[in-house]
Amino acid sequence: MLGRNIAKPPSCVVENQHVSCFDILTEEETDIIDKHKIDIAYKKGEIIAKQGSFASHVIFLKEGLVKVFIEGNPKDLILKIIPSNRLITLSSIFEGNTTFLYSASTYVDSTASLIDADIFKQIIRTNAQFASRIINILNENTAQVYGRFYALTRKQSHGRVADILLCLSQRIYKTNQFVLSLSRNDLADLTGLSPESVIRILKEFKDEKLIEVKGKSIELLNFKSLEHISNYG
Amino acid sequence: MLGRNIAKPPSCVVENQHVSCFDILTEEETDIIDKHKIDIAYKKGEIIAKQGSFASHVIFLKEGLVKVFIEGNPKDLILKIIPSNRLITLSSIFEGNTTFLYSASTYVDSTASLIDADIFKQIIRTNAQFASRIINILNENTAQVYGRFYALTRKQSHGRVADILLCLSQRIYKTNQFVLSLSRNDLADLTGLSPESVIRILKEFKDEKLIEVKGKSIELLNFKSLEHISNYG
DNA sequence: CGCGAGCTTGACGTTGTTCAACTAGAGTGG
DNA sequence: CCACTCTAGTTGAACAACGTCAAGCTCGCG
Repeated sequence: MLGRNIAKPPSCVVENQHVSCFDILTEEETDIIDKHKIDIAYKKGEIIAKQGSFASHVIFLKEGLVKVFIEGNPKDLILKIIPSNRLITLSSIFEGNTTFLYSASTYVDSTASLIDADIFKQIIRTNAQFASRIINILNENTAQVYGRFYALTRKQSHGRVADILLCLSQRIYKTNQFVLSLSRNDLADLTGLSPESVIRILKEFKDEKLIEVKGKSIELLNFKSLEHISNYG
Repeated sequence: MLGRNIAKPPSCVVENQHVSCFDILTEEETDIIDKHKIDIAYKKGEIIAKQGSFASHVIFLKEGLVKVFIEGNPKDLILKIIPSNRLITLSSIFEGNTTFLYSASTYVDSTASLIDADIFKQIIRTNAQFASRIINILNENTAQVYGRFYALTRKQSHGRVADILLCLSQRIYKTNQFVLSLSRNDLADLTGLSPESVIRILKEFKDEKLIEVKGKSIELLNFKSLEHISNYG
C-alpha cells in the first residue's frame, strides 16, 4: 500500500446494467423490429452465437443464463455471463465487421430474440436517442470487461476465486447461500484456472471458515475477508 | 490442433481504426465543439487522463503516442496503445458514470484536444449518424481489447512477446527494422511479464535468428516463425 | 448393486517471478 | 580526462504459483 490509493475496477463477470434501450423506440420502429425478429428456445449448453460465423443478428436474451466467450486453442476465455433481459453480440455489429467476435452458449434452458442486424443498424443511424442508449450499454459492458481483464491478468488465484464467489452471490443468486448451477469446470473457466486449483482454493476458504461448501451448495460466511482477498490477493 | 479451427482474434495492442467521426458533423456542430475544446501539449511521460478523476472530457490525440492503462496494486495493466488521430476516454463517457475508467499517459511528446464531455454527449443524442460512427469506433476498440485479453490470459510468454514485436513492426513503425522508443520495462508492461522474462525471450529469439537486437534497435528476421509462435506459443 | 461423470486429492513438473549481483552507457563535476 | 553516479539492461539461482497427471472417491441413476 505504498502511497497508492486507486479505486479498483469492479471485477465481476456479470455487469449491473442500468440502461435499457427499447423503451424509447417509436411505435413504428418497434413494429419494424418485431417484424424482423425471431424468438428461439435453447436447451442448456446450446450455442446461440458462434464466433466467426456471419453476424446477422443482435440477440436479446429474454430468459436464461448465457456465457459469452472467445474460442481459442487450447482453452476458451469467458468474457462475461449474461442474465435475462440483456443484449448479446452488440459489439459485433459494426461497419467493416461481418462476423461474431465471440461465441455465446447457454448455461441453462433459455429463450432469446434474434433481431436482424441490418434493421438494428438502420435504427441506430436514424434515432439518435436510441443510439445514445446503445453507446451507454456498450460502455457499461466495456467497463465490466476491463475489470475482468484486470482481475484475470493481475490477480492471483485466491483473489479470482473470491471474485467469482462474491459475484455469484451478489449479482446472480442475490443471497449468501445458493446452490450452484455451474460445475467446477465452469468455475475454472470463469477464473482462468484449472479445475483442480479451484477446488483446492475452495477447500482452503472452507478450512479458514470463509465459506461453507457442500457439493453444489455454497454459503459465504465472511464477506469482509473475501473482499479483502479479492482486492489484495 | 485436434480438429479445432477457430479464427484467432487479433491480439495487437494498437487497433487499426477504419472509422472517423468528426467529418460528418454539421458546420454548426463543429463550431460548438471547437468552442468547447482546448488543445494541450504534453511532455513525454505525462498523464493526460487519470483513472478515477472526473471524466469531464473526451480526448482526441492529435499527435503523439499514448498508453491507456488500468492502475492497480501492485502493477498496472496496459489496455492499448494509441497513435495519432484517435479518440481516447470515449468509453468513460456514459450515463451513470462520472469518472475515467482508466489512465492515459504519453510515451512521447504529444498534443491533444480536450472536448467537453457534455457537449459531446449532447451531439450524440441529436445526431444519429455521428452516434452510429461512435458506436463503430467503440466496437472496433472492443474487438481489439478482446484480442488482447485473450492473448494475455491464454498465450504463454513467447507468444506474447512475438505478438508485441509483430504489432510494433506492423502497426507502429511500419518496417522490419526500427529503433524502439519503449524501454524493456514498457515491453514488460505490454506483455504482462517481468522485464527479466522479456529480456530472456528476446535473447532466445535472437539466438534462434528470429530477430536481431542491438540495444534499442530491433529487426525482425523471420516473420513466419514469429507468427507461428504468436499463434501457438 | 454397479456404473459413470463429476469431484477431490496428492505427487510432480513447468513456467515465470523475484532477488541479488553485475554490466554498459550517459551525464556530472573535479 | 578521469572518477563517480545513476539508470537501464542483463544474467543466474532460488523460489512460488499453477498446471498436469494419475489415482481414488462420491453420488445420482439405471
